[in-house]
Formats: sequence, C-alpha cells, structure tokens
Amino acid sequence: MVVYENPLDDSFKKPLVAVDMVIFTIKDDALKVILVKRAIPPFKGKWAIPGGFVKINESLEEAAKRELMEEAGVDEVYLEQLYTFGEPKRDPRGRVISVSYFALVNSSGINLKASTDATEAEFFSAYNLPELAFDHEKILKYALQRLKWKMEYTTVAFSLLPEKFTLTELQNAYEIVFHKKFDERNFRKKILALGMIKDTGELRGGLSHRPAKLYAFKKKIGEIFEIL
Amino acid sequence: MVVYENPLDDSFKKPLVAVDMVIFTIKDDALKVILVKRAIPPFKGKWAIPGGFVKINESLEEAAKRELMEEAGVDEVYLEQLYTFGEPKRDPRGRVISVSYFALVNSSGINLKASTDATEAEFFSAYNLPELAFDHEKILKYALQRLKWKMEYTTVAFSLLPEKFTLTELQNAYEIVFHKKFDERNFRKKILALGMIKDTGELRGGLSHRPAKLYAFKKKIGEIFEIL
DNA sequence: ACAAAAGTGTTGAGAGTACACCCATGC
DNA sequence: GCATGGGTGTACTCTCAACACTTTTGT
Repeated sequence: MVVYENPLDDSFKKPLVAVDMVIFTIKDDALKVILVKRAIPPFKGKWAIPGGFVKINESLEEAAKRELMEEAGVDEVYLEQLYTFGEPKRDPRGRVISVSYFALVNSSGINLKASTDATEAEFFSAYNLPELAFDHEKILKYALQRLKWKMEYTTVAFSLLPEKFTLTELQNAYEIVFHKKFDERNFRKKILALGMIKDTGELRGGLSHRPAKLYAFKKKIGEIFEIL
Repeated sequence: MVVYENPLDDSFKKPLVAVDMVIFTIKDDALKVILVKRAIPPFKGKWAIPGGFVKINESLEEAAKRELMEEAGVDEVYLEQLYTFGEPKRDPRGRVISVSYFALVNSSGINLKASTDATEAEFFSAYNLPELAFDHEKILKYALQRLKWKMEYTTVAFSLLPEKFTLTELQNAYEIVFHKKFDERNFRKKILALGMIKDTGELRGGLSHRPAKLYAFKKKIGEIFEIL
C-alpha cells in the first residue's frame, strides 16, 4: 500500500533541523530573555530567539551548547530540552523543524555577541517582548510556563544565582519570576526544610545594615531533581 | 568566523526526522506497550516501538497520528510529545533524529496491524520488555516515567478507559500503572473531590453482586489539564 | 443465606499560610 | 541613635493517610 522509499539516500526530501534557545536570566530586578536581531531574510530586522542548524555530526544538546556559547558566551548553565516544533509552514523558506531548549544563566557570566546571522543581541524583559520572527512567540510563552513550573517544583532557581547567595537574593529571584511577593518567614522555612543549601559561614557585609549569611547550593547544577 | 552555509539548498547534509510512538494501554490487568518486530535491517528481527519518517509536508503531530492509525488502527487517543532524541550514532544507517510521542489508548479500540517495515505487532507488558532495537529502551523508560507523572498530576487516566466506567475500574487503572494498591475510600474521595467525573445514572449490573454506578468524564480528552 | 464486589466517615499527622517583632550593622 | 535590611516562632487550616463495616445484588 505504501510505496517503499529509501529514506537514507539523499534523493529523499528531508527537513532541516535547528535548535532554538530560550535563554533566561535575571538582570536589573527583572526576568530577561536574550533575543537577536536577524541580519538576513526572512524576517530581516525582526527580533528572534537565538538558534542555528544542527550539524550532521553533533548531538542536539551539543548544538544547543554551541549556540549558547556563540550567543551568550556561557557554558555553565542549566539546560533542558523544551519541545520540538515542526509545523511545515513555520519557516517560509522551507521545512525546518526546531528543537527548542531553555537555559537558565546567571547574568554575571553572560557576554552577549551577535552571531553570524544577527546584527545585535540584547536582553528583553520576558514580560514585555517585541514582535518576534517565526513562531518564536509561541516558543517563548511555552518556555515561560515551563520555567514557572520548574521553579515551583524543582530547584532550578539556583542556576540563576551566583555560587554564593543570600536568602533574600534567592527570594528575589522567585519573586521576579512569579511576579509576586512571598512571605519571608515561610519562604526561608521552606527553603531550609528542603535541605538543598548550606550555610557557608561567610557573610555579606559592607552595607549599612545587618550583614546577611551567604549560602551555597549543596549539589552541582543538574544533579538535584530529574523531574521531566 | 563561521563559514556561511546555505542550509536550504539540498547540497547541505540534513538529518532524517522520524516519529516514534510509545503506545500504552491496559489489557489483561497489566500495562501494555505496542511493539513491532522489524522486517528490515538494521536490527532485523528485533522488537522496536512503532515509528516512521516524517513526510515533508506533514506536521510532527500529523505524522504521529498517522503512525498510530497505521499500527494500532486508533484515532481517539491521548497523544503527547515526549522528547526528541538526536544522538548522531543512534541509528547505524546514518543521522536520524527521533521525535518521540506517547499515546494512551483504550484497548478495546485497538486493531493491531503490522506495517510495511514490520512483520508483527504485539502487546508487551511495560514491566517486562524484550530487548529492543536502537535506543528504544531509553525512550520507553522515559515514557513510563512521564506516564506515572501524568497519572499522578493530571487526569490522563481517563484515556485508558471506555467512555463509561466504574470507580473500581478507574482505581484498577491507577493500581496497574503504579504497581501498587490504593485505599478505596481515599481514592474515591479524591476522585470525586476533583469534580472531573459525573454519575451517568446508569448501573453496571448482571453480575452476581451489587451493581456499580457508571461514571463518565465531564470534558473531552485533552481539554482538562494543560500541564506540560 | 451466602458470596462478592460496591459503597461509605472519622480521626490524627503533617504541610502550608498568615502574621509582627527584635537584631546587627554603617553612618 | 537611627535607618536599613536580616533574621526568627506560633497558631490555624486544610490536605492526606490510615482504618472496618454495611449494602445490594445473583445464585
């Protein structure tokens, strides 16, 4: 019934596969996403999330890490596959399947670079985005939903912070992502009860108020929860 | 720095994209998965999860639904994208990226068919699988984990049952998936408290014991929870 | 009347939420 | 000594888990 096609010779029509990266960070007390301005058509001049084609000999995750390095100059991040978007018409040039990833980065390590096919790279507030190329708005909304979920049920928040941080800084990260305030006492109680951070014994002083204890995450990023 | 390649002409090396389907159902009081025996190399004669290449003009979800129809003859199912596996060496023939889906089906609607590249299709207990081709064991483990998660936090279980069902049948479905017993009273209380099912007024009688009330799900499959 | 599954309520423990004051430092 | 953010405890509510007996039908 189905005509047998040999899909592995190159006469067979294949889609292209790209990785697209939603890179979140906290900067200036807001949740930011990195966007690039497209230097080439289609959507030339429009903002898009950074991405690129997967090379024939690299894994998807390698491609994602390569893009992350090319666009943001970072390698120590939380990285997770988000979803694969494959509508035939999502790219006007032809069939491109996009495997999207989302990354959480501590903003102090970021070094924005415009890559080959972009004129600029910039941070945008995740809650106040410009018009985006392709179906990238959909990807971003999806990523934001997933971020909130992950923050609520896992410990990914630590990836947004430096190695040592105060409980107030941690709480700020949560409040920024969720766009709401939490009760200090309950927040601290809960975080401490989770047993995932330890007191380093150090203090952050030099400010004109009581110095805050510095905490550190007990395990390396990614080892904690493997909820998928 | 990066040489500009035009990825959209066909001289560029592209991976192939396949969809692979983990199809779960409950049959004979066990959680089953549909596997097919491969008729062609590589892994000829080995069991694999059903799947096929994505056609150039169909979306990923369309490809998944097409495979589901070809292999199991069903169309009313819960269907969800699982993960995209893209290790360069996962298929010995060349680069094949697999977008995996998982499906939940009521076994009474299934009509197994061996497709073009398989000699047989069969149900296997999800907790007692044969050796599998490619990286399909990894895909299946991942799917099982996701299934449990979804059953715990959403209402996908209803997709495993007929339209009308008794509370005992629903509880059986949960016990089969989780491989453990639940307390009847607490289970019923919780399900009823969720407010997602309604009493149809009908009874399942004809058995030599007290007849059970038949319930139905209030909403159509897929409309309930959009947790991702 | 008996076998077989359906159906039903209460209690205790733990988690989450709400809420207000003292503490340590720099200036 | 005052301004600034850091740090702490208790009471109430609600959810979850444990637990055993009565009801309805067919034979």
